[in-house]
Amino acid sequence: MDGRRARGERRRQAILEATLRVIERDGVSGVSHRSVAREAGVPTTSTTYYFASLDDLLIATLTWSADKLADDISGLIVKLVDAPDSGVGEITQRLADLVGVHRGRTMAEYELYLLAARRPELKSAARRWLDLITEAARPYNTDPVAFRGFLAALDGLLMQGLIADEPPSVSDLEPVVSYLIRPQEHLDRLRGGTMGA
Amino acid sequence: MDGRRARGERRRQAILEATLRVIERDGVSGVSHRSVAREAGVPTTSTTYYFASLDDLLIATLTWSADKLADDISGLIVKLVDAPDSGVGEITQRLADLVGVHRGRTMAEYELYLLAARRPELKSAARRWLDLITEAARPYNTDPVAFRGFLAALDGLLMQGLIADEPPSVSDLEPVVSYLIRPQEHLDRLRGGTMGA
DNA sequence: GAACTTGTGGGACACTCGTTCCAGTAGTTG
DNA sequence: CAACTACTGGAACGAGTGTCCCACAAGTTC
Repeated sequence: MDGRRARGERRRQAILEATLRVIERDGVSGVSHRSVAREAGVPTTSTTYYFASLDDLLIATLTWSADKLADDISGLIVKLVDAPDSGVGEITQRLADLVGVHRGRTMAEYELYLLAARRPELKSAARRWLDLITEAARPYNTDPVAFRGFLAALDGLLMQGLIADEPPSVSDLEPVVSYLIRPQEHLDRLRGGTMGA
Repeated sequence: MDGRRARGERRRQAILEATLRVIERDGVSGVSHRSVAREAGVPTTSTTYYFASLDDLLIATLTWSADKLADDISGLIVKLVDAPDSGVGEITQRLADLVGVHRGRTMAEYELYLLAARRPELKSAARRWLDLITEAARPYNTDPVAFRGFLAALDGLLMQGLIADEPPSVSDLEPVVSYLIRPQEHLDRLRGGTMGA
């Protein structure tokens, strides 16, 4: 075991983490070799030593971050599919956190989305959490159409939560999430049948 | 009437349009005084003459673009609320266009979203189409919760459409849109009741 | 016509950027 | 110890940046 390589790996990781912090704070446009190096407390050349180009650094950071998030989410989803009733509350709470406490993190995630729209090599990383959730839900025989609508709505609620004057609270989100997960009960309550739109 | 001012106003508008083209092509990060000037075919100093700073230029472009889109959309929505049946097809077609032919435009719109998440002065512009649609739907007494879910899902379908390997087609989108607009009929068809997730 | 306002556009300054070069250090292997 | 490898970090180059300055042209008003 080479001690040099071990320390190098640690520094590489520190650079990734610093990059994510910069993205959360200033957005992708705030990322430069120098800004990341400053954030990580390393000389400018370190960032070029470990990542051939700025693009490499960005891609490495965003895929790593997406992986982290996907792992983070998968447990939640299993719980939701298993026990929808308690799941609604947990999903709602998580959404509120994502547009509140972890706002910066969520913005970073959507910067990845947008970057992926222009760079094919990032697409699979951006879709990571979607794929993971879809996979987790497959054995439960969920209605695929409703499920796709549900996932789309999650993304929309987050994006719209980011541009609200203040982050939506749990009680703001709860009705919508509950409707999305158990639409039938909501519709029964209305005795309507269609949403009219 | 001052001929100088009129020509100036036209040039200002040309700069806005050039900026939007640059954003559609290269993203917000591709916008600089020089790149916009080149695109518009005007000298570099024109862009600083009409817009005090690059930030002003960006904000002016994005609010103008958002207004244009909102106007564009409002007609569609009225039709949808009036006649849901034919509306499904039109909405679906429009969505397919937005992730297909008008992909660049849609990406520009979501760059605005993300920028707005970091700059309060852009928030109202970013929410413009949401507000407009909500307003248009109000007199029809639409169930607000389902409607919010619907709008969120639209955003999500677009974003997810942007990061798909190939843009979703009309037939990909139709079932989901149809479900979102008339969930009861979809659920009846399943004879299930809940989506199970 | 002269005095003015409005728009034009070339040039330049100070700065940040990505990236490369390269001499030096610390750790590993023989 | 010597040869080698992995990493460090200062310095610099060329390119692009935002923004300001200023001489000038064109249109308007008196």
